[in-house]
Amino acid sequence: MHDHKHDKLQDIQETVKLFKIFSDYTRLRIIELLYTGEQCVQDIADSLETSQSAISHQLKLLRDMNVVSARKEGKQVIYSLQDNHIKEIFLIGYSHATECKI
Amino acid sequence: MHDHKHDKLQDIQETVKLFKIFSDYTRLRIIELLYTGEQCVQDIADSLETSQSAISHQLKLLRDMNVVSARKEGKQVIYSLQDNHIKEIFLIGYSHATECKI
DNA sequence: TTGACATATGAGTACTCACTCATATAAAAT
DNA sequence: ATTTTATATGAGTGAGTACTCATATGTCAA
Repeated sequence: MHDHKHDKLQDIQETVKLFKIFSDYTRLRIIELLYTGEQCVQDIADSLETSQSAISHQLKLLRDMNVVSARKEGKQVIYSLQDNHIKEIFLIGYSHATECKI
Repeated sequence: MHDHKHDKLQDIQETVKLFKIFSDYTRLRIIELLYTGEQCVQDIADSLETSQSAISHQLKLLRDMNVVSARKEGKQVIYSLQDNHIKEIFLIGYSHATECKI
């Protein structure tokens, strides 16, 4: 016998986790940047005018959440968006925010 | 002449704000509860087994962000979801989180 | 091998934020 | 009028978190 109420709360917690990915300025800019294509750490840091360390810390979070994947290429590590639904959710939120000016 | 780069960053900040609405357990449960219909403060608090004060604080945030509207009815204040795109974004996030188990 | 470059990461810090507690406000009931 | 009920809100606290700084690790070049 399943505890449906518990399941539902669990689902909501998963949803919170999902939305938290998108609720930080640096992370969202990384996602938006990678949306157009893969990029290495230093290029991301330069583009966003943020320290390499700060970017690396956020990339670690995004890796742990399976939002981005990393590929080593020589000295560099190239990051790219992993799942299409990440792109989809970002786009939906972005368009809502820009159209509706919440 | 517009500063398009600045506009874009502004848009991303708006998107962050939007996603932040959904990135708290209590707030998301309130939204999910009101999704089915309007409800007064104490009923929400009871349903979510959370203090009236905590609920009121979150409702204030949701009011300020135009996510919910309040209607006074005697001693009670009845809250309901304001915009349809709020429901839409919640549903999309929820279904992604539950289907994909991010 | 040594040095330069690219990235990762632990520790410490400042800030945010969701809560509790106490109290204020307001409306109904007695 | 006083009490009870419903909600709001300010102050304070603790947990979480995004950053900096210093340093470790790994890779290429000389």
